[in-house]
Amino acid sequence: MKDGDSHIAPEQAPSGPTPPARPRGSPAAFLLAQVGAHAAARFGELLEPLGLTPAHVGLLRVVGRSSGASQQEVAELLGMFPSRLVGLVDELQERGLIERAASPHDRRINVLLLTDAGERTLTGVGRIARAHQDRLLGALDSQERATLASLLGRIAQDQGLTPGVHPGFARMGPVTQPLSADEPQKRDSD
Amino acid sequence: MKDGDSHIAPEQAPSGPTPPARPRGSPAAFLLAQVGAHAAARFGELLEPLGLTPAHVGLLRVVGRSSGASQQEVAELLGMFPSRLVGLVDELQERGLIERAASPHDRRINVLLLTDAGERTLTGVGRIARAHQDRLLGALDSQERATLASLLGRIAQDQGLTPGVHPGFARMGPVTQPLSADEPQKRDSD
DNA sequence: TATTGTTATACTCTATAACTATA
DNA sequence: TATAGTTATAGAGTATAACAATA
Repeated sequence: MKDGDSHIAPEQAPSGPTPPARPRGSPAAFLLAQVGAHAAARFGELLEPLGLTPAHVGLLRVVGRSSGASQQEVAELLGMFPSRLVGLVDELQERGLIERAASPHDRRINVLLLTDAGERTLTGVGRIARAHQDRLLGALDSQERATLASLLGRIAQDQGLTPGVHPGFARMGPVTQPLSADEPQKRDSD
Repeated sequence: MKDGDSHIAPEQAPSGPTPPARPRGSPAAFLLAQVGAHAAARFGELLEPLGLTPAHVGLLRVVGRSSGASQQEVAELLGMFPSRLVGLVDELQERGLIERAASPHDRRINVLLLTDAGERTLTGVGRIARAHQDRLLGALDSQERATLASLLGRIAQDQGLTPGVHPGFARMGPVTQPLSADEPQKRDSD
């Protein structure tokens, strides 16, 4: 099979690489993965000046919302391993954004608390998140944004996604989702 | 600052972890990242029985579409480093799905070709992708799916995303996008 | 004995930088 | 000298398992 050109798809002259532009739209499922990854990446970039990663922000928010939860509980809430939480908590504590406090009832337990600085940081993150959204959805008017949010919300609920928690931890292996060009549209018919 | 309970947000009694369920909808940008990551993860799972990763499928599709391109060109097309492509090409070639052929004009160049088995695999992947989409968008009727695809397509174009190519390679560092709970909605006003 | 938080280890994935063979 | 592909090295990130303190 080293000689053959006979099996090359004739739909494309093999004279050069196909330009990536293709007028036809990609399937919605692929667009979701593509735009979603882009959104996450951009948000991560906007976070860099603050010296925070999306993971930090996720933890910060959870601590801000359910202040006083133990690390075990927070890990469960985020669907990640407690051992992984340790490093994140360390880093946020070094920055003075959260702190550990020993539970009076059970001295094994570390209770996580948001500091004033942490709250201020959270406010700043809010600004960034909204700026991020405005830039991301710049092509859509406000009614279209509402429609998009509604459709996505229904998908999220139907798929059993926990509100406010990214998938990609849990028991799914590495989250790294590399390439995967365009998912086929109608290759099945042949 | 080890004694203080004074700064704990009183909005939440620190008697236990907040249940993750929250009726209010998340911002559209967060939903995009969340649902997008979920879509990618689910697609990856469906691919497992074939012994392929999303990366394999992406490469397979590019080779299928622009048959006869060099590795250098394919790497450029996918926006990833040529050295990373080598392993993927190796694996697909071991499975007999693609093959390398020396270019007659320039013997440094390896031209990538899709085999018959590769084409059949691509057909199977097409079936999987559509089943995936049907399951992912099960909560939406066909008109809503079209609306979603349209909105996402406009965002993708506005954001300058290459059709059919996932972001997350290029010069952005590791793609791993861990947690990040709910992005704030209106924390700015305080 | 069970559980909380921590540390240590191993594994996966990726980018960067050498290297070879051709041009 | 420059380029295509390859190999080698190193770094980041994560899961798993072992550990000490407390219950």
